[in-house]
Amino acid sequence: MAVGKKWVTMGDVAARAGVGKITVSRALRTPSKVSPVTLRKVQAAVDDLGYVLDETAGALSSQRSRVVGALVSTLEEAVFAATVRGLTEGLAEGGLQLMLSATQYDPGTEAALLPTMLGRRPEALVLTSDDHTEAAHRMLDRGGLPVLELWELPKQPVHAAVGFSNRAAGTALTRHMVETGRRRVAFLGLDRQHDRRARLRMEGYRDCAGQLAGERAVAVKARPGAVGPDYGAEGLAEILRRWPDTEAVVCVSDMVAMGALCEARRRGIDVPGRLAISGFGDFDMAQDSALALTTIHIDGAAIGRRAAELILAGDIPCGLREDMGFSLIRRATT
Amino acid sequence: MAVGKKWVTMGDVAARAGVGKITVSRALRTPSKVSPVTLRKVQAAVDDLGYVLDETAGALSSQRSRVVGALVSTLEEAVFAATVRGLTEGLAEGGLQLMLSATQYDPGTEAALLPTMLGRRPEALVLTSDDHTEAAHRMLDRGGLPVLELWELPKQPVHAAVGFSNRAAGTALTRHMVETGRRRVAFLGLDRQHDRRARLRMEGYRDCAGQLAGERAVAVKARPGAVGPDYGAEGLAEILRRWPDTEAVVCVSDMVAMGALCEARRRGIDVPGRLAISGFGDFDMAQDSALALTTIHIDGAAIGRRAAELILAGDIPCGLREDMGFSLIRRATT
DNA sequence: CGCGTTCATGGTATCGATACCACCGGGTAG
DNA sequence: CTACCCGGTGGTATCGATACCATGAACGCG
Repeated sequence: MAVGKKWVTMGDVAARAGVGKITVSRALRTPSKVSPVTLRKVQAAVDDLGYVLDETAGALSSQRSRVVGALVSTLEEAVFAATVRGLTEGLAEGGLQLMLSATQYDPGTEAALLPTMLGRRPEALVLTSDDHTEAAHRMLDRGGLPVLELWELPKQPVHAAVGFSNRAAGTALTRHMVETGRRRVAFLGLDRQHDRRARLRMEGYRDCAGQLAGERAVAVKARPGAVGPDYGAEGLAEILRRWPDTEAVVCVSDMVAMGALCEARRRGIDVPGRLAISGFGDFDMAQDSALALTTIHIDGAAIGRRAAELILAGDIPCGLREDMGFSLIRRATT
Repeated sequence: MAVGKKWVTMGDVAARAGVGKITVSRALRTPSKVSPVTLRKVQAAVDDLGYVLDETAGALSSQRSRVVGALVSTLEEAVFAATVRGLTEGLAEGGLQLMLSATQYDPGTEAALLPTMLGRRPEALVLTSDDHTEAAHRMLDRGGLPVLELWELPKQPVHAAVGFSNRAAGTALTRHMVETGRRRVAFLGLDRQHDRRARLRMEGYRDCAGQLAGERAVAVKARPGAVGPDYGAEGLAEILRRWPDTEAVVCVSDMVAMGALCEARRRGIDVPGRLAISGFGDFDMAQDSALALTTIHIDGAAIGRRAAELILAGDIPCGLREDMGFSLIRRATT
């Protein structure tokens, strides 16, 4: 790639349009403050030269980077992707851009990525985890910038949080089983590191203990190589071995539920007649007619949009915990 | 949020360490050029003050933003997510950060996002589409920065491309069917706007016409609300209605294949005995034992990593088309 | 008619880090 | 003994846009 000519600067545009640099700046940032005639001249010059405003310089002089940093747990799950989309779209309306990185669910990685983010002097920071190292906490406190935690509602947010209660969701599913006449309800989890959300859903299940005929909780150990549905199949097998009379299984995720459902069909068990199954997440396939899974739907995009709104409005109250709720979607498996 | 104290600057650190600003800069950017004693003093001051290098200022003075822009078609498909991960990780090793936006498969949106990206003066640009508006082409040409197109190998890349041939993949799958003794092979597509990749896979199928007993191609019209598997079920129904003696179905994607497979099982058709089915993409569930789908695997992360390598190496030859290939994974459905 | 006010515009200092050059002391080569 | 080099360091100009203040013209009002 040829190093080529340098970028066109605002000075070049100003010279061509026969106005001062500052007028060009105004024409591009706040067109209303420039007379229509001048505006046209400037725009013509901009088009001729193919000028694009240099935000790196703008950030320095205005002390506003127009960037928001986001550290998400992973990009490879649709839920977070939807949140990122909502966030991006919302911020774009306010002229803000998103700098994105993934922590791979690891607080250590999160802490390592923080300085890189802060180096860009973002106007706010968004995190999809509420599990931070001590070093991360120090950096966040010192940064003096708004920090939004998404997807969960920690008791003591670093600053503010937008999300929902995984625990309440676990309770809602379990209660749904009870309300549809099941009392021998099992919980099928998946043992993964750093997955406190899964744990919270199980606690939600436990909260219903009073209405159930004993606790029946199983967690399949995650192993590299195996995928979601396999765990579900395994897990259901174990549950039925330990408690053959189980009437309902609340699964920690849609993937696991799908595996359990396939296994049930393979064994010729009537779903939902003899066994009810529920998932969590409402992924694409859950609504498919071949699966038709009862599950919890989280509007990830809405969470992102709400976060963007708060950031654009500025002045986020400390300690804010905004519950965006969830919806239980009943389909054919319960 | 309190506006609070300003950010600590390099000058503050320098004063505290009793050295010049420039020495602080060197200590952080090129520690090897600073004596061990000084380095320790600087690092102590940095830790005390919680200083984080200001990249917005650094970008301006060094004329290197240390940012790479990426416009991906969507974040809500795992394949691109993997590419983004590979790209991010690869670039991080060279101290570069990724600015990410999604075009939602729309060339118009891509063109609209370009100026925002270019405003950050990225050192390179990565696109996952090879379909650009004329305006976009102009901006890319003028930008004078390396442009990498991923995931497809256009005949005439804007600058350079890293990907694989969707057409060859379509051919490989069709040939696989022929080689395993099937001659009445159908292609099941999905009609979506702007999805030229799907079209290329179908062309790959057509390229095998000589070895097949006539062309049998069906494309289900995409409708909002329905999801992948439903289309597959519908499509298979149509294929079997029009050509009841079909022996194999090459599906445009794993989702569609999964739907077709479920439909086949529902009808009691023996897979792969009487009907073979293949997908494309090797998504999570394809390897699951309940599905065990024959499909094409694309190493999205590798594409991202390779792109990062090229960017870090600099000096990307114009017209480079790097074929990362694909692998046909035979499982239980063929 | 003069004064205050608003609108459109420009000049200059400034943001924070880095490029470039200068400098200094001590070692080696001639 | 001088000349040169080199690792380590600092001063100053600079990157490109914007904040801030100043200016001048047009306008309304008493």
